[in-house]
Amino acid sequence: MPAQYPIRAVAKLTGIAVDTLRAWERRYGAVKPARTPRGRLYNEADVRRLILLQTALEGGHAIGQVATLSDAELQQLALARFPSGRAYRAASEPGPRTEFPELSALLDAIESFDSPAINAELGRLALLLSPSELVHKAVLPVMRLTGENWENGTYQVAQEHMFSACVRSLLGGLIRLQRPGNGAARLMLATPSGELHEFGILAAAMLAVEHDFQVTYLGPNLPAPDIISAAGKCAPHVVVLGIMKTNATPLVRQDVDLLALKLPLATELWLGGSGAADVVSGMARSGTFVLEDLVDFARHLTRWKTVRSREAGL
Amino acid sequence: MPAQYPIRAVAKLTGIAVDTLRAWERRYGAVKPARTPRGRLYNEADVRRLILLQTALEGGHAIGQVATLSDAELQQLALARFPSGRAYRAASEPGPRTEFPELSALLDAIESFDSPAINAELGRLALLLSPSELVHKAVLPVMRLTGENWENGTYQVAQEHMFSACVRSLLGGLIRLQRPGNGAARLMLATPSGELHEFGILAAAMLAVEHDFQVTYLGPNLPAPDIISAAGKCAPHVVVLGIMKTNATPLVRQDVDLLALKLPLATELWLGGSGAADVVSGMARSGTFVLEDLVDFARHLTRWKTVRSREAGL
DNA sequence: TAGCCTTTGTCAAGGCTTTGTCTATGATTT
DNA sequence: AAATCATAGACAAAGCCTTGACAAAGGCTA
Repeated sequence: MPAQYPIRAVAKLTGIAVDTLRAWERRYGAVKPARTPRGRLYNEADVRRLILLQTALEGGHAIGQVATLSDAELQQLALARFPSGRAYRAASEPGPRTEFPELSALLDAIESFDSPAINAELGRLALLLSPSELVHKAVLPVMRLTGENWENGTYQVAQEHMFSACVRSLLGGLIRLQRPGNGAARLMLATPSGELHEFGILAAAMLAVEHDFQVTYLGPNLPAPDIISAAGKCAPHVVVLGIMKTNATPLVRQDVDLLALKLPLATELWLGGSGAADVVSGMARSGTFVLEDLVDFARHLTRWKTVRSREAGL
Repeated sequence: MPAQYPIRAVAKLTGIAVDTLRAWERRYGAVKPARTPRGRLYNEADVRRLILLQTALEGGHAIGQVATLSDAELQQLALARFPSGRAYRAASEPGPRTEFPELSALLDAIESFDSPAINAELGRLALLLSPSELVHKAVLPVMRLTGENWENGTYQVAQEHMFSACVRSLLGGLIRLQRPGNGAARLMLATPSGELHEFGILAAAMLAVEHDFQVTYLGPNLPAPDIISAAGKCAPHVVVLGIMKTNATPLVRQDVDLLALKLPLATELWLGGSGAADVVSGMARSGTFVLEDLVDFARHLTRWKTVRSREAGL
């Protein structure tokens, strides 16, 4: 059930005056909200489109030019709205720092330790992009870049820390928005003890929420027995573990083995992260999968849903 | 036996006029309080719902539109705030001061590993309480309780982890809301290397945001040299470190000594957490303070502001 | 540079509905 | 008797709708 917003609420949400909203609709049909006897009712897609239009306007476009563009075109435009010099150069010849010129504002903010700006920029991107796009086109590239910049001495650890904290807040906030779906499939995420890297399961959790899974996020560094007893209480359909290469130690492998053994057979066990492949050797348990990356994770989510709906159909 | 409120008490609690309460019930059946020969009796859930309705109204919705929505939908509506940069709502006003809010719902949710419910409940509390109240009256007590329950075997580590993750997302989200104040005092937070406990500085960051400081949140486990060079870039007026008792090792002390030595003299150094007092022995640096607790931290924030405004006045 | 046309945000008038508040009247308790 | 709560009706303020108009700003031509 999508939320519906009367015009005043949309005005508050977007900062566009009520009169302007009506004018845009009357003159260009920029958005076509549903109508009831009480007045207009905008849905979330409408609001999203309005924000895109606003971004396009900030980029110097005229409302009459962009009002009738498709959502996809608007998004394109919004992403390319940056101080023309950079965007243009990068469009023709990829700059040395990133193939995603629209992220330069974010990088600048990280560069100058400006965490309000980082948050603002991340928030803007979260509005412009879908959750999975946010992860793949913005967060991951920037994480990789900050990592590289750290290795070659341009950045300091502090910058990576600060950005991580911002990303964690953002993704956590997106996970918070999950609807209390009742019949939804339950998914539980954690990393085994010793594995402190949280980002992977965090992004995965957000993608799962987008796919309407009911997510129980346990966080990093949790011993296998605790995961098992949590699974006993929560009875998830899938348990997802994140494991980095550097942490694929015998200890972690032991944890994973324990999970494979003790988890209910009805519960699938998915292993993701660069170290996932290293810990499953010799494991023979049905319903265990190694995820290549987050795209693969999304594939598994859809696979699971189709399998399940087929079962339900029988 | 749940608390019951007569209509006048509800009016005081919510700030909604008595007439309006009756009109809402008569016209839309917005709430259906119990009836006795003496009149209406609202329970806790009714009051909660009324407050949700109120926030929906503040968001521009019409009472006729939202009066018949379910509690969950209202919650969703209240949480769906688009941080569009200009549509910031006025900081949470004094609002209705309830006495100790019921935390049992939260504990139940933790008990049953229901993270959507935890998030919903935390969100509700965040709406009801001011940031500092949220920390002191809800988050800290529940954290203490889960800790106790873990020690006596009632809870598992997983429950504490899960709750921590939810709290972190919530507080992180509140920090994200900071306005891009220009002339504001800059505050930087971190924990030294080896100190993984993040909650203290996270709560502190939120309080600082509430006090209109411009916060740079670096996160946990950051070596002193990195904090120092970050401070060099960012030039904060205050650096806050969180140190737990169990981590007040010589190593941490060394880190703190280094900070005391190398930070610019104009930058104050505040140390908080149960281990703070143990690491400052023999430190002789002006502008270094040990914070007793978060209340003390808030006091220092106001002290700093008064000192600064006095200086500005000269 | 001046002049003209177009775009676009904002406002006003007139008509409808929604909604907070007020009034009148009665019942019950202190 | 005073206070509190109830119901039901009345009403004015506010919100939303449409149409039309206007002024500032931007762009284009001469």
